[in-house]
Amino acid sequence: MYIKVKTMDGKESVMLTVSKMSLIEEIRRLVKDKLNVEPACQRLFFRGKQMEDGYRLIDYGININDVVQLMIRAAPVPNPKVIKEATEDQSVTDEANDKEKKDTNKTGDESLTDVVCEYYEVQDLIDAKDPFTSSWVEAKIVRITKNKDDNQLEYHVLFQGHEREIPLPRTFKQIRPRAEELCSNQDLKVGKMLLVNYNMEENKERGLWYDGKLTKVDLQSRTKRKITVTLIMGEENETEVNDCSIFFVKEIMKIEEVKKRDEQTAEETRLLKKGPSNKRESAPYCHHCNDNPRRKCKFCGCHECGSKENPDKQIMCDECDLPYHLYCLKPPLSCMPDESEEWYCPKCKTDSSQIVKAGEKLKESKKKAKAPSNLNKNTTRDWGRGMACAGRAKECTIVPSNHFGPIPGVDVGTTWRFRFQASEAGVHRPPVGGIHGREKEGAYSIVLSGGYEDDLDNGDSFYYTGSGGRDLTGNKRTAEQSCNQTLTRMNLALAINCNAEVNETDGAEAKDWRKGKPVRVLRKGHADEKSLAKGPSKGKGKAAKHASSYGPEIGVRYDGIYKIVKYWPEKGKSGFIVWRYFLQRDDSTSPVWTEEGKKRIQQLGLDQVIYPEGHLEALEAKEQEKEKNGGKRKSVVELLQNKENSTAKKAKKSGYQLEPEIAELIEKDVLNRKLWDECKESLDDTKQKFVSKVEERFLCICCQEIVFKPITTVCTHNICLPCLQGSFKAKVFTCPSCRHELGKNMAMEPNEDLCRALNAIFPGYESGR
DNA sequence: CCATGCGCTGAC
DNA sequence: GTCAGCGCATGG
Repeated sequence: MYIKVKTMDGKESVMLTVSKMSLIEEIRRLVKDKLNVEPACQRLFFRGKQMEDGYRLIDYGININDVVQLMIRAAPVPNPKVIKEATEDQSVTDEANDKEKKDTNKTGDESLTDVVCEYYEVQDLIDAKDPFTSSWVEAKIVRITKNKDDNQLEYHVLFQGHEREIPLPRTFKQIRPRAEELCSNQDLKVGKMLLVNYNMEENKERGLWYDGKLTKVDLQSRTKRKITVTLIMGEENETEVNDCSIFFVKEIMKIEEVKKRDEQTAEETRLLKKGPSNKRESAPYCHHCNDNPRRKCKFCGCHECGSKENPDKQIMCDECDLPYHLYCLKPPLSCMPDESEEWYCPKCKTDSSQIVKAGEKLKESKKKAKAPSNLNKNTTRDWGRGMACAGRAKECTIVPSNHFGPIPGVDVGTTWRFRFQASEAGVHRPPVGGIHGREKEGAYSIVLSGGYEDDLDNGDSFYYTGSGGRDLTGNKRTAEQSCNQTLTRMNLALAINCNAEVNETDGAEAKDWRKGKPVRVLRKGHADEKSLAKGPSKGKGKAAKHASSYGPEIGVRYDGIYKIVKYWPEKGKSGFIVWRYFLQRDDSTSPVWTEEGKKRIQQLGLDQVIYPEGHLEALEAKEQEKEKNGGKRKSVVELLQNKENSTAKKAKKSGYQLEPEIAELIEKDVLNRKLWDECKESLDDTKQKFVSKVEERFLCICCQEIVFKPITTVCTHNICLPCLQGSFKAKVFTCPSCRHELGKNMAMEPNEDLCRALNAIFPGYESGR
């Protein structure tokens, strides 16, 4: 499998071919090879966790195409004690240390005694380094003590705007008087250290406040300064991020000098007591509600009810950091668990044991300990590399998993390379099983893949064999038929779909087969990239024994809705009883093997197999590696592309164009013209690309799903009506996206035009809401 | 918790 | 060409 490693500034990015079992040390070696960063200078982060040597990618829950952030530190962090001695430019620190030594003599062995400091007093308003972001945040000193281990003074500070937090100890170097003065052009000299606002992810958006050393200054134009800095980060300033271009150039501030109290001017003392006259603006702590205290928010307020009330009754998940009211939990918690105890929210509970915080030791997960690969030590094969064992990266939430019928937004003829992608799309969820269903409800989808000798495929109808009756000991996923199948589990689920009373002994035939429950049917191909690239292998050839000629060459394809006409038990070719099913197509869309269907999928751009993001690039990289080592060979990807080109020429392939009906509906939604235009940029490609763009652009900021009964605001944002209604108690409505004031008596009329357009693109998506 | 399974790949 | 055997999602 492959992952991406990106530098913090987003300027460099490499694709690494790795295994889930790869050690972090190995990743560092690969990063060294590709980006030339010494392993000791690499800090690797995944989902906010720092990755430590000795662990494997799987320990951090990494999956295919995940992105690991690389922070480059200037040099390995030496022992803190050494820093103290080696620091020359911080004479104040030394003085402070001297002072501390004197204090030690006086106070003797008392450890956490409140002490007096020559520089600061309790209640002083200062800037302090936030250990989580290593940015400078406005804070207040609430206590000054001495650390018994190294005799350093500790300043306990409360960060402004985070009332819930307990005071945090900071060292002398981690606090300083608040910045007050804006820089004039004269102040902007290369080499100077200043306080700048910078956003690590999006450098044109508001971010946090960091120290930055000016590296490039361009004051040519009057209105726009161009400033580039090296950001100084980390608790001990040990990390540098080069070439950060500052967007908020008018807000660059001077760093205040640290002075003893008796050497301060009156103005400097005022600054410590009263704080600066203007508050500097940081990125909002919560992007979902922009920190509006009156607004309900499921991200910074209770994740169940959204309310920010009773912060003392809110518990934070130790994994995802989302807060929950004790009383909103199901079942509710009567009191706050002990500090030392870890607590995980319902969503994180299951896999919490696999995740570690930066620097923390990993807990051995039960699941992993029991995993066959862990028990069977005599195997040398590394299973973590391929797609065989890849998990899903996304999950379909447009409809629930027990949804019957088509998936809104997925067209007949859509073809994916791997089964797990069909799972991501919600069309067929199990990663291996051929039938998806429930014993009491029926079957939702099946895959025809030629694994059963008795199956016969006529396209419009086919015979299908149930599951079971195989000995799967030895951790197998399939095997020879070795005993009779029973009408239980998935076999029973399929039987329920048939429009007839369930009969466990003889089977049944539908009275009116069209009235049965719909089954989504997928067909699987038998080729892989190599056999495909090699050329005209004419159908199956050596591939899967019983593959259908109606199936795709490669990958797995959604072929539409079928119904169960009849089912019965039968002695199969193996000699054991198997349950057999006869299905008939009942779908208004013409199937892809007809001329009409072929035309259709071409128009929709569905004749291209959908690959997982980054997969083809990774394949190519692998080929190139091989080429370097061995003789020259045309890469599989190249061959594939050649083949595609030739078929394209033949068919004069055009990418997806909007169906006229949809285009017309979109045209009518004038309020959202800009958003639709952005979506239209994804045309000329596959329909899937367009659909996912629409999904992204019309996501409700509150519930993170496609907007339902959408209210289109004057500021052209779309929010679900229920979400908007649920989010206000204030007198004036504001837009949850941009805080634009919407007035006191907002008309709560859903945008019908948008409704119609979305319904055309995601037929029936509203029924799930 | 446990059992099930029409995938997928590298090793042989 | 054949085949052992893995993680993962799902239902029960």
